[in-house]
Amino acid sequence: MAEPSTPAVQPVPPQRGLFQVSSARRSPPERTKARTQDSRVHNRSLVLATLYHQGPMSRSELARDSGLTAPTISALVAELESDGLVTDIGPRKGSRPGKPANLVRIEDAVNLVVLDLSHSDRFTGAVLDLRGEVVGRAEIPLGGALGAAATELVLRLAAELLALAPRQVLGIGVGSPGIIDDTGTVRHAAHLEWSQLPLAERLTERFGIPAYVGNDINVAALAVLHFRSTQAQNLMVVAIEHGVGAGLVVGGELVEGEQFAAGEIGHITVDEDGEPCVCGRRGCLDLLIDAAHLRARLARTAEAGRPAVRTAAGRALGAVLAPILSALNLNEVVLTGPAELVEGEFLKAVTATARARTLPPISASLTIRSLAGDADLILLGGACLVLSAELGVL
Amino acid sequence: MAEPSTPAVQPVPPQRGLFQVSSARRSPPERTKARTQDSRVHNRSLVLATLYHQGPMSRSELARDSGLTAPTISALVAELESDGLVTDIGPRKGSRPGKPANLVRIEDAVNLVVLDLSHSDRFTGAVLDLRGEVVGRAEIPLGGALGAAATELVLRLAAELLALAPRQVLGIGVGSPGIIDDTGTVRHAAHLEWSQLPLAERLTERFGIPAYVGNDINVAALAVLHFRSTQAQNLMVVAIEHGVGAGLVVGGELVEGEQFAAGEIGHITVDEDGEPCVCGRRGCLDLLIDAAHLRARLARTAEAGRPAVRTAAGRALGAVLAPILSALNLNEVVLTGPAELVEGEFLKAVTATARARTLPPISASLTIRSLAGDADLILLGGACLVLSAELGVL
DNA sequence: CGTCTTAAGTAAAGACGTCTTAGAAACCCG
DNA sequence: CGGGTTTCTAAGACGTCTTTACTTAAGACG
Repeated sequence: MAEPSTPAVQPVPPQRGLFQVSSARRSPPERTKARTQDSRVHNRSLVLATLYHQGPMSRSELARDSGLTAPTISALVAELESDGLVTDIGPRKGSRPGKPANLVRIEDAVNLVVLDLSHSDRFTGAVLDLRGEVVGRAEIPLGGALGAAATELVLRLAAELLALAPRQVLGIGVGSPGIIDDTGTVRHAAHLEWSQLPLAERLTERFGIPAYVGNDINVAALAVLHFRSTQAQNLMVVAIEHGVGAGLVVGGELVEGEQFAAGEIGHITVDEDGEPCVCGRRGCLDLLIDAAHLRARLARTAEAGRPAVRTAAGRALGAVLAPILSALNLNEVVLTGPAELVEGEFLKAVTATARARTLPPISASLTIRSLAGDADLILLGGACLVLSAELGVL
Repeated sequence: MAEPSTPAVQPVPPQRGLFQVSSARRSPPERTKARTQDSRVHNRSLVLATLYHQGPMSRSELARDSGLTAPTISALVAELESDGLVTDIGPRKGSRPGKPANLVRIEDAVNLVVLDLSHSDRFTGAVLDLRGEVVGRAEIPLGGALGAAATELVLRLAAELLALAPRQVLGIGVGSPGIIDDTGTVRHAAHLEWSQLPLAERLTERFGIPAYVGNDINVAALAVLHFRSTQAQNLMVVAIEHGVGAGLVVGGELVEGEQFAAGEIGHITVDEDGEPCVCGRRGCLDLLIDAAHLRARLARTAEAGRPAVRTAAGRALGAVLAPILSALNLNEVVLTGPAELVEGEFLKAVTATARARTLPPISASLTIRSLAGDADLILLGGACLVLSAELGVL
């Protein structure tokens, strides 16, 4: 009798971005029902994705391209326009028969805030537009902060970037070291002494903006897939800075692993009689190719012997890669880390060894290259998290 | 003017099973539009899958379980019932308050025909029901047939099995050696001298029944995933018979690879100074652990030395697995092949080596087991292909 | 033994989204 | 200037799910 016509309290999903499209792929193989309005959000992001990847086009072209009918496209575009995500930029230049088309373009009315927590001495971050172009940057020195203090620095840096963003922020994307589950909880990050830290939740709560957190190298693999790759749907990124890690994309999807620990290749045994490692074993890959270890090894080697050290390191990685590349039929490998270590003999040896140890079908189409100079890979990876979860655009 | 009201020729998709649900995942990253009726087929297979995995249940339970509303479920069940896929088996036994529920059960009104082309001397096949239970078997000796002659034998065997099937056949599933793309074309199969053979198409054309072809070990991995596994969404099957091959499931999905050659691990170099291999390299994994090679090696070794040979072979496989398991964070490995080779020292050495060469997070939850006795794995894998493409049930 | 409560299932109407059909607008071409 | 072409929108049809209300059937309870 209090509220006669109000239908009780609407059970609205708790946190949800303005334009959120996918429910961020929580937990693996759950079949979900399809309501009739799901097709709307699907088609909406189909239109958005088409515009995103192919640039401005007319409604008719969108219709042909997407398989939807013209009226539907018109309705979707109108909706996207009223959300401020696209604009009608008027008639196309040049003359053709028929009524001239009005082009529709993705509106850069939104920004992304992205964070890279992979460095050992500082956290860096940036404000990006939808294209991944940097609009602003900020960083914050870590100063040895650990645990909760480090978390506080993440929040501070995020706040700073949010203040910097000229437009509405669609979401926050973070690439962090450690093992991170699909809810954006850092299960374990040794360097930062984090454990079971629900970082995405913290960020979302604090700023009221959807946040997504992924492993730094994993999101770098996403960045390569979407921003730096040719056509490959299967690729691997290997980083040799601050420990050896990898990120894998298989069939266009990031590999998470059964315990969200995919890509942890640093402590694979390479030589059972090798040096002892902090992990308690001997001859780990990490001892041979991690930047710090490799630098130390180079430093205590005479000038003349250094190329051989680099080559030996590259061979070790190549030998580890060979089974992975073969098993997954993966053609594209990207190495990152300090350029002076990654490029040159090391890269050459990795490539040669991987080629020599795999069958022609694999080795022939294999590309191993360095993106060592690409400092923004992890930031772009954070953007990938946001763009796919919020706009379904990637 | 010929046909006034008929809307021209309807562009019906050419081949399509009676109840087909997914369009068989042709080519990877193609965004598709969502029509309103797509939700119908989705929800239909959601209901079917629930019944398939959880056994008979009432419409109300289906509604709670699926998140759909009761009226929708009623409508879907009615539709499935008129298709002969489910039956109402009357009220549940035992008494509870409220109106007694009528249970709905999947009807075994359909059969599957599955073929295993992996043996070198014969093709085997079976008729299965929806549960994967064998209803009938047949096989056909290969007699050295190659190329088109071997293809003809496949068709003969399929015809024989179709004649054997007591009920309507939902589809044909084939596990074949070689590299097979996502249209069911055998791109290359050395033993059978097949190349660019559109086997699925041939079968579909000949019998008018949807057919699916996959690599033998790959589909075996599907079989393990759906019929022999616990909960793992990431697993690997390694076969050491007739060459060394693997099938990988990552995130619940079969890994195909960029050139559909995923799992080809036989010619990874294990020992750069090893024996020469037919592939032109030296020290391939195949030379150490393939059944034929391993048997030969055992035969020319004195009784006392044989365990050491088995152990050495196991170690080699373990060393190859370690990088793969680490990179993918994979916990479950299944070995198949001749039981007397796979089990015992070999399996022990594989496990020990893989454990010793991976970090605790991986090695602790790692299970490596043998399904060497399980002769029907590839047949079941063929069933997986049909069940997921036609019913969306897996 | 009759009434209440609980649960299962169905029927009718409403909401949402796409498609079909039809038409208006704007341009080129001859 | 009229016909052809292309773009885009308007109105209604259709399919699918949901909401709401009702019927059916059993146990619980006094």
